[in-house]
Amino acid sequence: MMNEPKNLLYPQKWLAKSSTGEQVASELRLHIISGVIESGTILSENKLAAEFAVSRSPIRDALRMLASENLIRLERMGAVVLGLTDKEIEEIYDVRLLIETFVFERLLKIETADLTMELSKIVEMMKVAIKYHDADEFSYQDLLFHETIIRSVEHSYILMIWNNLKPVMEGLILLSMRMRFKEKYEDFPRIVKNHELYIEAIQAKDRKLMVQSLHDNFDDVQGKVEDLWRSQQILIKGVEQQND
Amino acid sequence: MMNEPKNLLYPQKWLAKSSTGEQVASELRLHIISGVIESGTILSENKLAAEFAVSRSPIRDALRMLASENLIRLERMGAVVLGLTDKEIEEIYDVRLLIETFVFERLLKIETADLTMELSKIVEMMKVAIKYHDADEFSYQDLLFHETIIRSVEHSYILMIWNNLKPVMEGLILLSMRMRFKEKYEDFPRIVKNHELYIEAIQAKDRKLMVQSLHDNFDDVQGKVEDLWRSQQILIKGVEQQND
DNA sequence: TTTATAATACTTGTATACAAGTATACTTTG
DNA sequence: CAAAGTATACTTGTATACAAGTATTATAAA
Repeated sequence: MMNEPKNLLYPQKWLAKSSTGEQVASELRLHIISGVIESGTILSENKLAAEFAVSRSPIRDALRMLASENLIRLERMGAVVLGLTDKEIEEIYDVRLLIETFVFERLLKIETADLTMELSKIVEMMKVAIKYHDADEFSYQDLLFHETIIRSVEHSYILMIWNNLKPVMEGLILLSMRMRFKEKYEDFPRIVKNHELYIEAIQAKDRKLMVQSLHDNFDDVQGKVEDLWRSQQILIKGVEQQND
Repeated sequence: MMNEPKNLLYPQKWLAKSSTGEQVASELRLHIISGVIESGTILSENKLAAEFAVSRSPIRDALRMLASENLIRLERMGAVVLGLTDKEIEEIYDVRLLIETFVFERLLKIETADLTMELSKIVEMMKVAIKYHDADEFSYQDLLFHETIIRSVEHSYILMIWNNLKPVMEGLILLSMRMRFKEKYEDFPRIVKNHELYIEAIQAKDRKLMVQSLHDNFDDVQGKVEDLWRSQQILIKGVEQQND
């Protein structure tokens, strides 16, 4: 059951109700995205089971998940870590742009008062998270913001795409925001502003404004992999200090 | 290891190298899509393990796969079958339209001679499959046609979406084509024509023609669920006769 | 020294065992 | 008869055992 884990990158409170497999996947995912586990590394079920002090069953679950996210490739002997190149990060945003513009087209045709109310609430939460320097909470609200928009159009296959993208997105945003809170705290007012613009775009049913704010939002999060790696180095040190 | 299975809807030769879990998933998937297993049914791991004469391990794998395809929902006790409504089938085609138009935009910018050559080969294969009334082979080539186009732009996350969509698409096309071979054989010249138009559109870099042929292609496959169910009834009878 | 072969130590896939938790049905008590 | 509580037969999640196959390494022969 994963006792006394070290180097925990993933917020523990997000793991509340999840199975051991999901917990392992969440932790491994961040290690891969941040570069702690390098691309090309071969992961063995047995070794991972030993490392995490669990049996192979949840490890297998975790590897399946990571494989479906394109972070690893399952092979006959061992799972090879693919990691995220800059190209792939751009591709993720291609897809987000694709689905969010699709969703926006749907939003043009329906009543959005409830939605914008909900989104405003989330933005308020983001402001609180900023005020208290809570990077994880901010990341959570950021993701929730976009997920709320996507869910509002009730399109099961668009939602499926989001769900497949979400874990990696979550990792990217988490690492990016943690870095920003430490080194670029001044960014946040602009990020909040962008989200408010997004809400305005929905209210005004203004395609151009929506795409604009979406692009700005991406630019904010789209830290290059090197930045994330640097961020991760800092975080590891933080964790080690905590453990002392 | 799944000995002596009955009511096999899924082409056995497609299962060549796949694990037991994938085999179970493939078979269950067709049963769900075709309606043999009704929406709302509660699937139990133990019962499925007994039915398929395998252990729970591959069953669990299979259920995970089907859950990621939105065909079932995993709950605390049992997995509830969601099935495919007409709305969801339309949503699948929304997504296909979304990704194939995205891919087409990329194709406009690159050399496509190799691709169209490959596609022409596939269309030839389709013609042979038609000639010999091989519905399964035709379905295979039809799927391969679109996958080849999608792969050609080398976009890992677009490919991820395709991979997530593919199993359900495969099921839909398989059932639809089997029905057509029995009842609407005259459809096939038009289907082939559409694919040839698609190739032309790529060669001519003609957006309009591409969307047109894509839509026509969808209309051809987009049989309503009731049709598939009817088709499946016929097929079951066929299998039973074979087993006599 | 090089090559071929055999032994060994890994790998994953599947089966089984066990533990923790949940719904159902029955029994007991009011 | 009704209601509450308990026993039982399920469920899934995790751990372990086993089997089949693969890569590596060591050994033996040319």
